[in-house]
Amino acid sequence: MSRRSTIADVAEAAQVSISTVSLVMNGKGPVREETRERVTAAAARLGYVPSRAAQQLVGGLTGNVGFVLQDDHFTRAEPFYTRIFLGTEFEARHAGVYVLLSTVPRDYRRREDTPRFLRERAVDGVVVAGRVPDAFLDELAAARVPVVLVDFAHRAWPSLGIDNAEGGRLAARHLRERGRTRLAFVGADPTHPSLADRLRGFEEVAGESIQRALSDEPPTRAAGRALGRTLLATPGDLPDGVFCANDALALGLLDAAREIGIDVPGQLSVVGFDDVEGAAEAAPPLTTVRVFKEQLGEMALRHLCDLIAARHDFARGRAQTRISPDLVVRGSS
Amino acid sequence: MSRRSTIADVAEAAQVSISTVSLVMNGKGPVREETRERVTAAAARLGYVPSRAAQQLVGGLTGNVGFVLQDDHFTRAEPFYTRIFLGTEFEARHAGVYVLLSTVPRDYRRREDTPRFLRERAVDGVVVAGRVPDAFLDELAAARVPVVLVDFAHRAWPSLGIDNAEGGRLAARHLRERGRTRLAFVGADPTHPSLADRLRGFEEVAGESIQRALSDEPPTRAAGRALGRTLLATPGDLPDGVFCANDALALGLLDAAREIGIDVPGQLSVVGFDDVEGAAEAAPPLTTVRVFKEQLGEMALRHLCDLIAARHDFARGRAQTRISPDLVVRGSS
DNA sequence: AAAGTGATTCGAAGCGCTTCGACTCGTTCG
DNA sequence: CGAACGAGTCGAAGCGCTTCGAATCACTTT
Repeated sequence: MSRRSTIADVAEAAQVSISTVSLVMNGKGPVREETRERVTAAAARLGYVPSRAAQQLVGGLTGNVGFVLQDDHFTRAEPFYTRIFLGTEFEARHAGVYVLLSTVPRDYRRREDTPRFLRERAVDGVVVAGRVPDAFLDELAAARVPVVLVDFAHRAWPSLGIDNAEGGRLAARHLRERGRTRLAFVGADPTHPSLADRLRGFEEVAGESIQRALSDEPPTRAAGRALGRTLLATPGDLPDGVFCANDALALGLLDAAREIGIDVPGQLSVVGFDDVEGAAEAAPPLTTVRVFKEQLGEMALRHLCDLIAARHDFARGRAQTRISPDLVVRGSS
Repeated sequence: MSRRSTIADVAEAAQVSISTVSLVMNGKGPVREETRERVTAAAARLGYVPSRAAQQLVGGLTGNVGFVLQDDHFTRAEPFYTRIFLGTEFEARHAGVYVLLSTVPRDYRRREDTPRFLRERAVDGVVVAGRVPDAFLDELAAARVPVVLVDFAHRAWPSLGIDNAEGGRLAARHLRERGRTRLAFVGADPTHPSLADRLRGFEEVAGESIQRALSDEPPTRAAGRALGRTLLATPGDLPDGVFCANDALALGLLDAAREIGIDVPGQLSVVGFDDVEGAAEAAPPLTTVRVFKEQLGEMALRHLCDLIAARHDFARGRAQTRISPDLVVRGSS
């Protein structure tokens, strides 16, 4: 294993000074075309990769970005944030930066729980995915480092999120188009901003007279099953179209419908939200509002890199961007 | 935001040379106790954190380690590898290194899919979690970098894994202790090394005359349900104790038992493997073999750091370490 | 013809750190 | 009493890179 080649090796091979090699590698200064080619060729031949350490030492930037999420978000069964991370990591390859992933505990306490890379200033910026503890946000603000939030908003920083209301509208329009008139909403915690927005969008189109079934528990499949049993077993005015605040609830609702013997989509159309892993394999396959998780992660990284390149124009760059989801029509509607 | 303080600032504050500061910070050379204290105090007062870049530039090591897994392992619903990663990340804080996480696609092709940090030699070593494509292993070997494998073995590198056979033995002993005599094994792909070892261990204790129900499909809850329906609906010689190759299968088996009306644990004891997120919340809560995922990740990192510190003693360090799992007794047995 | 111009290239400083060899002192030894 | 020694400290070189200002050269301009 031979030593990594350095800029000096390239310079020698191309018969120029190291300054010129640097210029070429960074596409700066005026360089004669022929020289450029000679240097590029030499670099390629030697498999030259600039040393980050050296660049950082002189330049200031580390070439690293942090990706932070709360630990319990990371380990939950549905790999929502994992996919966002993958988008970020993918884009990071293009951007030429490395991603340092770290979690913060839900019961965050300042010093010991702060990711090392923040304390040691080893990153040029940070992507924060999902809600994180307030105390951590304070720490983040104190670090005065560019930040982009994903699937979570805060006035201090730019954020990327899902247009939940638009998703609700999509669902309502779709159910209407399918000729459904007795619409219902199945949800949970109405104070959760995302879930609330989905309901709001849905009602904008469906009207406010719809039935609502809200669980006090977290929006899981079990909760959906329970709500479904109640909603669908009540004789009389059964709904013929249900929009569920997320896919877990929707899958539970499908379970309940099957138990009770209600034909989906014959008697009842069901629409979920998220397009989780199991949605396409459900019986029947679930029509749902698809969230572009990877894309969120990609956009976050790109935005962060812009911020970094702009040397923190903190005044701008607090845009709260919302991405419209898509409706994926499958067998359940 | 004031400039990061440097070694020179500390030196000045402590009234010593920068060499001395360096000596103190790295615990090297002979330094008078009083001097050491003065330097330490000054460093603390200034919030001095050595610049990685500078250290790397002179020393060689980057202070980064890579963590690689196959993309579909990362996004699967059960956060098995995610937890291993968390263990690694946690331990990395103690070890003072940063973890760069990257995935390789299942259909890996050499150049473009290699994680950047490997191509650019930006890590001192790599943890590989779970099976990865052979082509990637070749690339890894070519990179001649310290590697530790987790939950996956290969003769070229040291590995950490679960003692699957021991887990099978634990399950069998437990069922025996519960007075169960008509034991059965529910599994899947018998060529999968982990699953095969679980069966082997189980049979070592339970005997080879047990019933086996193996699915041709992946070991999912749906597969477990299907196997359960067959196994438990066959009249006559019903088993009274079942060991499932993983928790997903076990949960499916519980579904089937409930459908059919078999009382668990009254008529039937069920033991799973993995202790996944939902195991404790199942009805009844699932007795299972717990795998210490975080601990695996921690040990992998520690081992990797040892290898790095030892400057690649490639000859040693191919130990295939197996960690014994634990039996967690809950309501299903 | 002297001076100015723009394109191109290069030398050297310096980023923050580790480390080697040298230097300064009390001590101990021959 | 001078040499040898070890403990403690320091100066300086050098890691690989970017970048500023200077140098070079071929033309133009006055």
